[in-house]
Amino acid sequence: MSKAVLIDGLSILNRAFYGIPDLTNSEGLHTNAVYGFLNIMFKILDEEHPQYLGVAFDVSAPTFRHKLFDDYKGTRKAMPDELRQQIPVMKDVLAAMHIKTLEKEGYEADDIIGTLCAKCEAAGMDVSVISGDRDLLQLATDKVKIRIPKTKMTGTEIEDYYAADVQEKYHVTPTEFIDMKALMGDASDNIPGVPSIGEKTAAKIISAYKNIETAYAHASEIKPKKASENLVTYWEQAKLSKVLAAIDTHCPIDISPQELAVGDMYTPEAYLLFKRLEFKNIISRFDQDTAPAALEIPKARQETSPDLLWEACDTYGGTCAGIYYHDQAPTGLCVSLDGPDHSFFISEDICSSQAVADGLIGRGYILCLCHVKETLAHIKLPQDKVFDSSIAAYLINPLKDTYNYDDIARDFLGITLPSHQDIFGKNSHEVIRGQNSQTFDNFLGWNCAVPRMSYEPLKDALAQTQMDRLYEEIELPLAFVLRSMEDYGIKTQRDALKAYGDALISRIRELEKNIYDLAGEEFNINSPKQLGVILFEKLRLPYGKKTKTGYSTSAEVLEKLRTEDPIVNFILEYRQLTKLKSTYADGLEGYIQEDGRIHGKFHQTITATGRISSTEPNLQNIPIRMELGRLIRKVFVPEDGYVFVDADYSQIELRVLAHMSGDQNLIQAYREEQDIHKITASQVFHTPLDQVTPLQRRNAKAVNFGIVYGISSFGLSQDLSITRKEAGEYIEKYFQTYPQVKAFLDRMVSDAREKGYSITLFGRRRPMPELKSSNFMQRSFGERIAMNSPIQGTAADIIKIAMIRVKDRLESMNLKSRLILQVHDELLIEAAKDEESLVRDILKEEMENAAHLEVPLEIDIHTGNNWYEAK
DNA sequence: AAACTCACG
DNA sequence: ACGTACGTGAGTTTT
Repeated sequence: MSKAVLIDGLSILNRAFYGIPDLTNSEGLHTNAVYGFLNIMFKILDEEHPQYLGVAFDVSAPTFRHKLFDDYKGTRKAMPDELRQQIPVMKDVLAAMHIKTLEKEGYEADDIIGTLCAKCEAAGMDVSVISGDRDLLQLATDKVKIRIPKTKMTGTEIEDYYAADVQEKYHVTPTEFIDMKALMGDASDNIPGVPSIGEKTAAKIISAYKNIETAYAHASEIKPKKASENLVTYWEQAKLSKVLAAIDTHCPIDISPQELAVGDMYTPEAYLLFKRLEFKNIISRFDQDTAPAALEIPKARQETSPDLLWEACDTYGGTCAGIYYHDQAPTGLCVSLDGPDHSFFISEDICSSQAVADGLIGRGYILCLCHVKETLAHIKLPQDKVFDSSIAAYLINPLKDTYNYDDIARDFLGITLPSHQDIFGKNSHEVIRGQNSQTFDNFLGWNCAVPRMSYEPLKDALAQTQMDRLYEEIELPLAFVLRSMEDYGIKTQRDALKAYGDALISRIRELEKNIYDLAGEEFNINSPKQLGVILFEKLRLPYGKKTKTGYSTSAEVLEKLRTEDPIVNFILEYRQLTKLKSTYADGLEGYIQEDGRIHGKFHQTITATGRISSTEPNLQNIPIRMELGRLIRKVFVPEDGYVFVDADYSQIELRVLAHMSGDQNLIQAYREEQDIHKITASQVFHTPLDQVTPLQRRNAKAVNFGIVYGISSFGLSQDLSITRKEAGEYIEKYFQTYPQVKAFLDRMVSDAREKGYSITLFGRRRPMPELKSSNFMQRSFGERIAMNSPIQGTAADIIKIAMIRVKDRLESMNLKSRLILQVHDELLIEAAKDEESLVRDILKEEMENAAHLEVPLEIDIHTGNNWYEAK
């Protein structure tokens, strides 16, 4: 049996648009609707494997049925521009995939689908109609299935309706569904219907009388009096509605089902388009060879001897070379002197990569490469002779997920290339040469050619955006600092960590027992779903308000239920302990290497604001707020003969705010070394300074935090468990106290709105597409990040400067002490015992003088024999 | 792969 | 009316 799938294009696009959060590609093109459409389509294709496929669209001109109705424009809601611009893109995608688009002047997509449906069914096919719109239910038969998808980011659930399913759900046949709609109307489709008849009444009437004509004949018998009267009064309107609601299954369209035959959808054109749209998941559906075959790709000359390279250097000249060092199977260095045509691969067996790199540098070349920090683990490169394309690209737009060669080729060279994943598959960290040697050589070739070719464009972009100094003086040197921090790692006592974990186990067992006893059954406490059932259904605890896919069982909710049932306290403690056990005790242990140290990774191109991030493991979120968790820090220790010296900035973000806003009250408070939260409390709550209560101070502190986060009364009210009104009053008083802060925050938002990005004291930018969104929530989010990013980002800039200078000082003085961790406003140094005092001086001097603001930068500094003591 | 929860600044 | 604090990463369960 052959099968046809007919898609209601605009309706699915519409569903996808509202179901999927905004996505934008590098060109600023919105892509969420197209992405969602494709996910739905692929899901259907994977399920059904149809032989025939078509996508119907309305033509933009007013259609026949709309013309019947004068003010059709009036009620139709304007399509957001973000969606409108995706329609032609969608059609391009379908064309590239050789999927037929069905359009006919004067006919709606419904009518085209209805007509083709009839044709296909007549030809003996099964048909699936995909639409987000229930109107099409009238087309259901026992061969024609109407499928209504519900879109989410990945999972798409589909409701299926054969004729029998329509009957079951609505108690009318598909044909009667038209009459039902004639009565109830449809605002979104401009079908007026009969006033005061809704879905319920319409269903009742039609299931009794089968059609509106019979119902009209028996109007006097119809039950709700109003419905009965209105059916008579608005009879003409009802008849018109029926015409409007009925899908025309006999349009004069000259397409036969055979023309919808599915061919090869995975064409090179489609590949290129998906690359441009940056649909990485969809690209993975293509055969490995589709991509390279469609592209012209440079090839690194294999097994070149260094002499040939040096010869080329002499004849070719140039000032910079792209390099790529692969740290896996085929070791060797790949070099590009001038893009694709002058690429060389020099095997490690012939000449060490270090020697090749040194040779290039000796001949005056700047080495351009992606991910300098990672490469530095294998080859030593001098700071003043390298250019990191990835970092440059990150500075120009920090909102991307990755900054690999293919990303840079796309954004700065306009070249579409297959990514590492496209070539080697998803889970291959290992690259094995030989299987597809041609492809692999191409991969190597591009990996060195792209950094070389993008050097000038990236340099120009940095200069044009005035981020050249940020790049030269902060980010590139920082890569070397991070490399050294990763190399040093932090000594971790495996046995102590194990003991800590074991100590947790017995208490966890005890808690489990108590929880099961109180619940009256055993269940998985870690499952929010099962826990929700126990708490809110079995134990009937006051319905925790929050709900998205069920009950929320977050600590925030449970905290409020503490007094309701003793089980709540046990659960909170259980959560705390199991978190410590799995993430920290067990989790960290797995990262301790042979040298007894954890070598976590620091990432420089992840955050939108300029902060560093930490993974494998995350050493920036080791517990501290709760004593039990804080004890974990005792397992992080200095090497024998060393101590830890830990320094953290005191309220760096508020100080940055004081400086950037120029608020005289705030500046004065800091210059006088006042307790800023207490002063704020005194002003906001009109209380003499010496009478400020701890609670008032706590609240004022929350306000100060809120200001930095891009204050909203809602957010503050949540944090303090007060009403929005009260929170609003706090904020108002705060702004009265610090008027220039208010002006500053307003200016940050308006500047960002005008420029499209925010900017830190050191010139770091963060683009803010959200500010232009037509969606209120997104726009509000944009406003908050416009207030927060310059502050958080400036603080990040400052500590980065401090890191570079501290490391410089330690090295230039030939000290053994070393910087090993950064936690946003904190630096940890493993200091040789006899250097402790010197290290303290260096930290204080370099951190406090990293920037000269209108207010002093102050640090707290501690020495200890483990991280617990040093904090 | 996403949702939920929770650790940090 | 909308429905949130800013920035991260990891483990567990569920889909």
